[in-house]
Amino acid sequence: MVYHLFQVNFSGETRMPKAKYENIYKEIKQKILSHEYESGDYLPSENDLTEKYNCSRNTIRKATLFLIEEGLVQPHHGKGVRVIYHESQRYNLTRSGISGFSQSAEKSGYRVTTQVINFTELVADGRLSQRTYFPEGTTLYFIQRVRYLNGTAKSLDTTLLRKDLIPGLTPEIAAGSLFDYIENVVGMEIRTIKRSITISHISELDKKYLKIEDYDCTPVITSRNYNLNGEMFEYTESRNNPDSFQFNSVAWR
Amino acid sequence: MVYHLFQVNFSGETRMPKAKYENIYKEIKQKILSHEYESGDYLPSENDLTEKYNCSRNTIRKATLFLIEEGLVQPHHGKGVRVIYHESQRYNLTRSGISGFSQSAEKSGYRVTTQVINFTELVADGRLSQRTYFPEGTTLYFIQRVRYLNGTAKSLDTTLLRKDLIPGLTPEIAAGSLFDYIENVVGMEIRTIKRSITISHISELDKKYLKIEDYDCTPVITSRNYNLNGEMFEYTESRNNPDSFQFNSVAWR
DNA sequence: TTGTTCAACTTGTTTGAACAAGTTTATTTA
DNA sequence: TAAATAAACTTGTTCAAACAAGTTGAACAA
Repeated sequence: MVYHLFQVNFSGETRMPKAKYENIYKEIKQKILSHEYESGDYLPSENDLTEKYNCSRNTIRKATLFLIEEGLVQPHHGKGVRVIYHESQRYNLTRSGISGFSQSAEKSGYRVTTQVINFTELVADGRLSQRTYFPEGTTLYFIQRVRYLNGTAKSLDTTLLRKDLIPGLTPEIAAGSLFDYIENVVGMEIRTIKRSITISHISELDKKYLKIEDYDCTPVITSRNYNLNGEMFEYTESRNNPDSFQFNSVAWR
Repeated sequence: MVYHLFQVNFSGETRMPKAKYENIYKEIKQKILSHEYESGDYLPSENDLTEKYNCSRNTIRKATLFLIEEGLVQPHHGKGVRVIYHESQRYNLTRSGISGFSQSAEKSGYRVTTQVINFTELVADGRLSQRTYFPEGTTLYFIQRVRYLNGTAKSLDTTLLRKDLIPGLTPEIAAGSLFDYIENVVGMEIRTIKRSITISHISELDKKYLKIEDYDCTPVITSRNYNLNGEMFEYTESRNNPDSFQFNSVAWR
């Protein structure tokens, strides 16, 4: 069983979009998902859409850009914009991104639980600094959590957070959604996430918490998160259960 | 030793760009990589850049968008565009993409060799169709290759190509760069790549060709490539050597 | 019939303008 | 002094227009 995570992105929020292009993007996306625009078809021309949505061509093009980034359509110079959506994409849709574990999972209807197995503070030494890129001497929260989906251990996450930027953390908060706390309580917006996937041998901790039996290694997602000011405030190493691991991405030109 | 692959993207080509915004993007990128624009600094304002490059603000913004997608800068409403480049990114730069193995490797100065271990034709049956999404009955080239970097086996790739779209393939061509053949000989342009990373147990074939000893599983990159017409012409499963595997991506909003 | 030209589409690039909205600093007001 | 205001920046959104360039099909010419 592969849980489709790691694919809901920033734009997957439920807030009311204020920008015109965002609404147009969502409406066209909906029509693609509901097969009103069938795979292989061309979207109405930009001029048609301009009339239909009573906006400028630039606005249509910005909406279309999102669809391209999501791998839903593909523009063809001189011909039109073709739908290349495949039903198998439905739960893997992403526009360049990944976001909170809880959000994406709950959106998919999964039951999420979190077990906090470590919660301390520490100061970054040279070794840790080299690994995380936090400056030496930075005071950090050190949090280790096991994330469950419908009762099955999905990942073992080690998170380091700058205490000066994300104050007031408690194990209780960490047991819920860190993403939610950062965005809605602290009021800090996550703007950029740089991620890297590598393979690592499993440790005793992995074995213990992820209940990995069939594999001797695990995919590790290392991510560095930046806030509005361009400050790196979070570093996370997510060690995943190989059975349910899936990561999607779309490239285009 | 981690070879930095899977990160050179479409825009990493050497052709002369015709578009203004592309040149501006490349120039600013260069200044970031050479630390003329230091990490933490703000780029000159859009108005300044507009004057400097003698173009419109929209053109500057389009160039900046590429830098954002690449994780080099981050815009801050009302303040400016901040550089968030880190030296560790240098060989991992990507704008949403991945491209040919040979290109990216050779660009990094690695010596690439390819061993063709299988080259046949077949017709997609129901099982294969379900796996690849090629329509049942499609005639395909079936190619298996081992890719080496500086003499070390990096991946074992199984590629299926639509014969009607990519005709004239030979084992000799497959021993070189398929990407090159498709783009430059057939003249077909790759426009969209949909990828998915999962973990799979290693097979006898993996063991034999990738010389994997320390791991019992391998990261598999499944990719479906679309041409200008929105037709899927290639399906590839790339089984990677865990030791040298790395996959990078950037998310932003 | 066959090949060429041309007009009418399509998306791609660029410009210039205006206003919205977040940030900062200086100024004014209490 | 301290708070509120205003002005001058910044990026974000939207519009209208023009031209470049790829695609298609109808009209035309050989």
